[in-house]
Formats: sequence, structure tokens, C-alpha cells
Amino acid sequence: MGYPFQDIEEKWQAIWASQQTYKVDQPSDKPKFYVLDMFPYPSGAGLHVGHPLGYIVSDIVARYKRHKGFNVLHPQGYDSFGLPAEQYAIQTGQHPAVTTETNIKRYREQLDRMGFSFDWSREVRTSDSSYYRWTQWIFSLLFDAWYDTKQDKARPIDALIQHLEHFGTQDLEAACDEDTPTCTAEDWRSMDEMEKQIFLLRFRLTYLAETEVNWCPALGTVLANDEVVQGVSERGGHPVERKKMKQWSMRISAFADRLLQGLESIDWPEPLKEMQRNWIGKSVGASVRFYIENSQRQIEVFTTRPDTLFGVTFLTLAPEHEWVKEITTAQQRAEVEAYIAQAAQRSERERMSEVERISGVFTGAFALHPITNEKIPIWIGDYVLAGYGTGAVMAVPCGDQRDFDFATHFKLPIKNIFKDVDISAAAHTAKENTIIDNSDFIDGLSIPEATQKVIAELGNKGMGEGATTYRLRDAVFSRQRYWGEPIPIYYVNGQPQLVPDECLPLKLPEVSKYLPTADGAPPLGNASEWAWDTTQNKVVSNDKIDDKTVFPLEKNTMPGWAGSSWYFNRYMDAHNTEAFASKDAMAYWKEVDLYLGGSEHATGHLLYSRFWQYFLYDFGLVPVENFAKKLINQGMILGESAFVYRIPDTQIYLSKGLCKGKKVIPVHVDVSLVSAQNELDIEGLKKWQPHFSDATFELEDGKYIVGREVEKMSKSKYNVVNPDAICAQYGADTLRMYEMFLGPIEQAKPWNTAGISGVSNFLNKFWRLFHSGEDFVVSDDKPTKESLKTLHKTIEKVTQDIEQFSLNTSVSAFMIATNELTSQKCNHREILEPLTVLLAPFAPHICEELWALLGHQDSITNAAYPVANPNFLQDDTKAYPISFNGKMRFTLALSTSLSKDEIEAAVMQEERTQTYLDGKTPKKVIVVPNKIVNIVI
RNA sequence: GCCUUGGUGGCGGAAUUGGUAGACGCGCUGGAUUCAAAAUCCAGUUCUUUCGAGAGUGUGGGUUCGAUUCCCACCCAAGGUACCA
Repeated sequence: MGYPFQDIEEKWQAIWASQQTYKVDQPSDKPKFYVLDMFPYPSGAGLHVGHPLGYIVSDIVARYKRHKGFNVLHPQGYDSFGLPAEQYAIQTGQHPAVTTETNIKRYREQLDRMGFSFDWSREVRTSDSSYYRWTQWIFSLLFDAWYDTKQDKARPIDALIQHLEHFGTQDLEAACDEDTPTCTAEDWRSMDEMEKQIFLLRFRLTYLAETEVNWCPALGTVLANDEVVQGVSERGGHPVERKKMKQWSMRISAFADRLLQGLESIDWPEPLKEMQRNWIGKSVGASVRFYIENSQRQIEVFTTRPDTLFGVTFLTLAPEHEWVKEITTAQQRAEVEAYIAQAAQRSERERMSEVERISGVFTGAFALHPITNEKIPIWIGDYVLAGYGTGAVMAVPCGDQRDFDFATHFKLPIKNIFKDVDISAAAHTAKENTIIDNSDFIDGLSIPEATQKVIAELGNKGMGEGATTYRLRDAVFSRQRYWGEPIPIYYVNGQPQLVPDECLPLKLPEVSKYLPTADGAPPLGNASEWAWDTTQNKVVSNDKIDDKTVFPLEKNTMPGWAGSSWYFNRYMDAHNTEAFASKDAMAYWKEVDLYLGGSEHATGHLLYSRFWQYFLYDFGLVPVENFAKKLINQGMILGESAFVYRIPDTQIYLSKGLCKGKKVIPVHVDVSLVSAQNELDIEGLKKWQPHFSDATFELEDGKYIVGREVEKMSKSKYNVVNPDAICAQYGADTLRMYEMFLGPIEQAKPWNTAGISGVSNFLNKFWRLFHSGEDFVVSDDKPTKESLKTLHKTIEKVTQDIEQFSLNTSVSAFMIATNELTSQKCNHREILEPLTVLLAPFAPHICEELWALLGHQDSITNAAYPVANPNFLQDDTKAYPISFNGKMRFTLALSTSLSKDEIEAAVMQEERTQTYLDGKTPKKVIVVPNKIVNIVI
């Protein structure tokens, strides 16, 4: 039988826990290494085999770095605020805190079962008030901050007030809502407190504003842009509509350029950086103003191609553009209004699905070209989006395909401004090797030259300037939910006021129901005690609200990403009650050295975290600007779903081979009811779900064969494989190594247990190296040179692989070593002891046991990592001068046991050699044992 | 459409970055051990083949003595993204 993994794993897990083996010291003289996993949301379903993939990688790196002499911070916690617990509460009435606690307990059991070396003494939970008090505190800081674009950093709001006191908005460069307000110092001083607050709110980094938001009626809440995927909610897939609501927002747009630039200095995967770049969506170009004919009004457009200014033949406004009604002529009014009404009816989704359709209408109005003063017709078209740029474009049909299509469709003029380019069939969008023509003072120039000159000329005329726009929008921060951090705000005459810092945490109140109130207020509206008493500085009953000393509290809560945007700093000093982490702790740990998690967080968590870190850095609260130096995206482990095939309107199910040419409906069935040969356990299926009990199954060769398809692992697809069963059958060490062996970390791969016996065999073989029969037998004799070579080769390979995160090939290296040592009959301490340390990060339980059997009192965790001795790595290398046809030529023979004569003979025999050598001098012959490979000339 | 990543046996996947393609594992075939099985061990396993050899890393070209690796064009897959001006 195999080694007793069950006893060993239970035993060591208990010892590690009782001795706090993985508790990390701080401060320490050792160099630090901080390796972190994205903390999980504790869902009711528990962990499946996909979750641990990243945790195993980080655990291997953490253990490896400990052996290498680093002081390793390797914590874990829970992102425990979230929607599922709340929805469960709505259905059952059970408090989300209770559900969360139960789920966390289950997660912890599963995590412990796999032997992870987390320092649990630093566990954080975002739903603990001892944690979220600091989330609220950061919110307060953001509220009392503004963004100085001149210094390019966030600053305290007091600095802004100082500036306004002395200079008004003169020389002020600050991130703000659209239409930056202006005032003189006198204006400011003459404002009353309320007016000042309203003014300041437009500059605060977290602000309350009437904004167009993504409202999801089914979930009853607003969603951030990254939580909406293709027009439906990311969670649940419910439709989402645009709606104007008064909401808290975070001014992430102020940081757009830094978030973009910062990507250059962090070692994150290229695809993920690319996603963030796209999301930020920087476009450089110019802002150009067109006068409307017979009016003082100007239409402002944004273009990335100022060089095409002379190719403009019409303007297009979004149907929602604010001046559409005003400029439309009487004759066109009916048509325009009909078009606007029709456009408003079309939902976002319809607009997206009908991209091909060209629609638009003429307003009857004309604009004047800013340089030539030519009359240019103004159109409306829904290909122009109100939410991007200024909601208006200058249409250049010869240089933009959409403008070209629009012009062709409505028979508008197309002017060619490119030299020697044919634009009869399509627009010319290429920028390289293009010369501008037909364009006044920029004729004959290249595009970059023309761009510069046009911007300069527009500037002279006061008709435009260089401009940059971003796709990144401010992030909506209010959620109409119960299970989230309360926003530490109360309202005096409708104006938001901060709950004082010293009164935090503002604890989540008890509510009678978790649903919105009858009048549509968020669930916190059901709390009876949710008012702020400014005389006592505490939460009191709503009855006492008098708007003099007792005021209503904010009823919205924070979104899920609030707590996860700074937690990596909290682990550095998880129990501090004076600060979110002490200066000393942060000065020592600085940032995460290696961060592991899925790429699905690219435009959510990872962008928000970078934003908050920049902000905290500007305020001198964290020592580094980037919170994670290196990041690795582990690929998803996919499930192999199983299907049975039902004939419509019947209870007849066809085996997969019988479906050909028939109309069938595939139905998911639980993968645990299917054998490795895809045979269905029919009796099991009938018991599994009652509606199968009266079904009939048509078999092939006496079996029902299911169909298979690779999909994301999910409860609803019944394809979830749970690690507990694998641990029970093969042990945690096997599971850990098998998940690594499956393939490269970043790659998505279907879960398949077909190969797991190979890893299990390997661990048994490794165990047997130390045993003779049942007895532990290790020799203290000197090992053979061959065995030493095997050892040092393996040290070299495995170490390199871990450094490069190529963990699948390091598992192979262990297998090779074990096979070689077995055939060498090696059981020497000098070999096996270092090999055990080498393997310990991968298979900690078995190695800890063997380490103890080898006579060590201390945990293997503290053993020093073995170093490869280069003397045993080199192959025998010899260089021989060899003569061909009487002429001397230099030939190098590598790693060979052949004699000079043998090499010479072999080279001469090699057929191809003859042709290569004809008249040329060979510089190098590479020889591997017993065979000539090639010749370098 | 655009961006990113990838395409290698029956399968998961290696290949020191231009030098024996297919490591390691699964599966399969044969053998040893066994009354038998499990377990274990040994050998073989890219394809074709007239057993000489020939072909072969998505397809077609190119550079090179030599290409899975570099260059050009194309095809396919996965992920991201979009009437973004």
C-alpha cells in the first residue's frame, strides 16, 4: 500500500496549528517577502478545486522563500460583505452575519485541509467593524480631499479652502465635475456655510452628485461600470438601465493619467495591463469649436485627427445633445423630434445589436468651419454617443469609416484631403505614409506635422486647442444594500457631513427587513436607530430627528470593492486600533512582492486598489505608490459538464451516440453520476432529481453515454469538483502537486483527474526511497557520484523553475530524480535530506514527517534551502582539434565519452557533413553521447 | 473590427531561447511477480514504411549549415473590448 498520508497530514496540521509554525515575526533582521492571494468571498458553496490553484502557488513560493531565509508575510482573510449573503437573508430572514460566519468556518476547514502556511493570526474580514472602521476612515479622507492637477496629487480640502480664501478660483487647477465653477476670493468669502459646502462638494474626491447611473431593477441597486457586462449585471445577468440618481461617486478620473503611466513600472501580465489601458481609454487630439450660423453659440467637438479639419463636410450630434432642440429649424422639427423619440426608446442593448444600421436626420441648421468659414450642415445620428467626448463629432468621411458610411447613406459630400489616395470605396484610415492635400496651409505635410500646425492655428483663432479625453468614468460608490459598510455621513439641510473620525466605526444597524422600504429607500431605511445625534456624537433613534441637533444618517452602503481596495495594507499590522497599520510595519513590509489572483478583477478591484493606494500615498499614509510589485493571474480551472439529451416534449433521453440528426435538448447532470468512461449511473440520476424518476433512457451497447463540454465551474452547471474528496482519496500533498502538474499557472484548463495517479505514485516512490519494507532505513555512507549528480541537477532545475513560476516542470524534475535514485538504489542521507527540503514547499506534510524521521526536532520550515554544487552539474567537456582532408580545423566536442578518433570517424561518416565541409572551415562540432548532431561552420 | 495570448503525439504538456522535437505524467501494448487480483517492477509507444528509410511542431513562403524557436502573409481558438470620434 501507499504511504499513510491520512495520518501524516492530520498529525502535522494539528502540530502546525498548535505551535503557530507560520506566525510571522515583525520586525525582523531578515529581508522581507510579502506574498498574497486575492482574498475570497466566502460563498455558501465552499471551495472547489479551482480556488486552491492560486493558493497552492503562493504557498509554494512562501515556503520556498522561508527556506531561502526571508521573513515571509503570507496572510489570508475574507471579503465578507456581498450580495449572496444578503439575498439569502431576504429569502430566509437569517442575518447575513450568521450566514457569513458559517461559510467562513467551512472555508477555513477546507483551507486547513490542504496544509497552507497562512499566518492566520493576521486574518481580516471586511465585514468586521474593527476592519471597516478603517474603510470608513479612508472614505472620510477622500471626502476631505481634492485633486490638484498642477502638483498632480491629492491634497487635503483645507488647502483648497485656503486657496479660495486668497485667490478664488484664479490659478486653480483642480479635478472637478464638468463646467468647473469659478469665483473670486470675495465671492468665496461672501458665501454662507451652505453655499461653501455646495461649492466644495464639486471638488471632493468622493462626492455626492446627480449622475446617470446603471440601475438594475431586479437587484434593486446601482452598479459600477465594471459590474455591468454587455448591458446586463455581472451578477445574475439582469437587465440594467440608465437612470439619473443622486449618488456618491469616487473621482477616480482625476487619477486617470497616473493609473495609465503607473502601469509601466509594475511587473503585471501584459494582457491585464492592456485591459486597464483600454478601460482608462486615453485619446489625444484636439477640441475644436464651430460657430452655429446666425448665432453666438458654439458647438464643441473632440477629434483625434485635427489634421483632417479641412475634410469636414458635416457635423453629427448625439440625439441627446443639449442644443438639438434649439438649433433645429421649423421645417425639420417634426422629423428631428420623431428621431429623438425613437432613439430614446431603443435600449442600450438594441443599439449595440443593430450596429450595422445607419440612421440619422438633418437639423436644418449649419455650422461655420472655424478656419474657412464654410457652411457645414449639422446632423443628428445615434452613432454619436452622448456620454463620450462632447457628444458631437466633426465628420470627415474621407478619413473615418463611420462618417464615410453615414455620408454615403445620406448622399452627403465627401471631400478627399489625402494625396494620391483612392477613397471611392472606403475611408482612408491609415496614418503612415499619408500626405495631406487640398487643405489650405497644411498641404503636403505628414499627419503629425499637420496635427501640430492645425492645433496652433486653432489656438491663434481661439477656436480650439489640444485636448485629451478618457473613457474612464468616476466610480459610483453608493449601493442600495444592507450587507455593506455604512457610509459615515449624516445630512444637515440636505448637505452631507462627516461622522467624526473618533466616532468610527459607524456600525451597521439591525433592520426589521433586508428589502428596500415601501417608499423606495435602501434597506437601512428599515432601521429604527439610524440618526446622528451631534450633541452626544452617537447613533440614536430616528424618532429624535429634529434637524437641529439630531440628523438623518446616510442610508446607502458602500460597494463590494471598498473593503478590498486597501486590505493588503491591513495585513501588515492587522490588529492595530490606532491606525490602519503602523508606520513601522508599513515601512518594513512596504508592498506586496507577489500577488496572485484571477484576471477578472482587472478593471474592478485591481484598478480601484491602485487608485486608493495612490491617494493614500499622496497623503503620506503608505510608503509606496504601487501596492503590488508583481502579479500573476492564475488561469481558471474549468469543469467538464455532463449532458443527457432529451427529445423535446417527452421524457425520453437518448445516449450521445444516438442523437445524430435528431432534435434534442441537452440537460446538465451532476458530474459525480458519470464514470471516467462517460457512462451514466441511471439509478443514481433518478434519485438525484425526482423529475428523472419516470424518464426512459435509450442506451447504446447497454450503456447511457453522456456528452461532455468544458465550462466554467459553477453550482448551476453541476460540474463542481470539490477538493475534499480528492484529499480523502489521495491526500493533500498529491492534490497540491497534481494541480501544479496540470500545466502552466496562467493557463485555463479543464479539471480532469485522469493523471492524478501519476503524482500519487511519485509520492509513494519518494516515501519508499526512505524505507525498506515497513522500516525507515537511511544510510549514512557516502553516496555515489551518480546520485550526487541527480541531486544537484534537481536542486538547480527546481530552484530555477520556482523563480520563474514554472511549477509544472519542477514537479517533473522531482519525478525524474525519484526514478533515478530508485534505480540507483540510493538511500543515502546526504542525498535524501536536501531533497526533502527541496520538496517541502510542494508536499509539506510528507516532507515534515520524513524530516522528523531523519531525526530533526525542529520543523522543516526552518531548514535552509540546499544549494546546487556546480561541480556536479557540468557534463564532461573536451575539446579536440580534428583534421579533415589533411587541413587542420578546430573542433569542439561537448559532453562526450568518445575518443578523438571516434569523433573524427563519426564526423567523417556523417553524410551531411561532407556537404557542409566543402571548402568551408568548421568552427564547432556539437557532440552528444554516442552521436554527432550537427556542425557549425 | 481592434487589442492580447496561444496552436506540438490518443490526452495534459516539455524543449537550456537558433542546435538530438515529443522530457515528465496519463493512457495503451508486452513481460516479470502472483493460485488469482490489487500493488510493484522492467521494456515499448509521433506517423508512414517495401524495414533501406521517409515525413513531422496550424497553413504557405523566407532567412540560416541548421527553425517549435527569427521574419512576412494567412487560417483557427481563447480572453478582453468597441458606432470611443
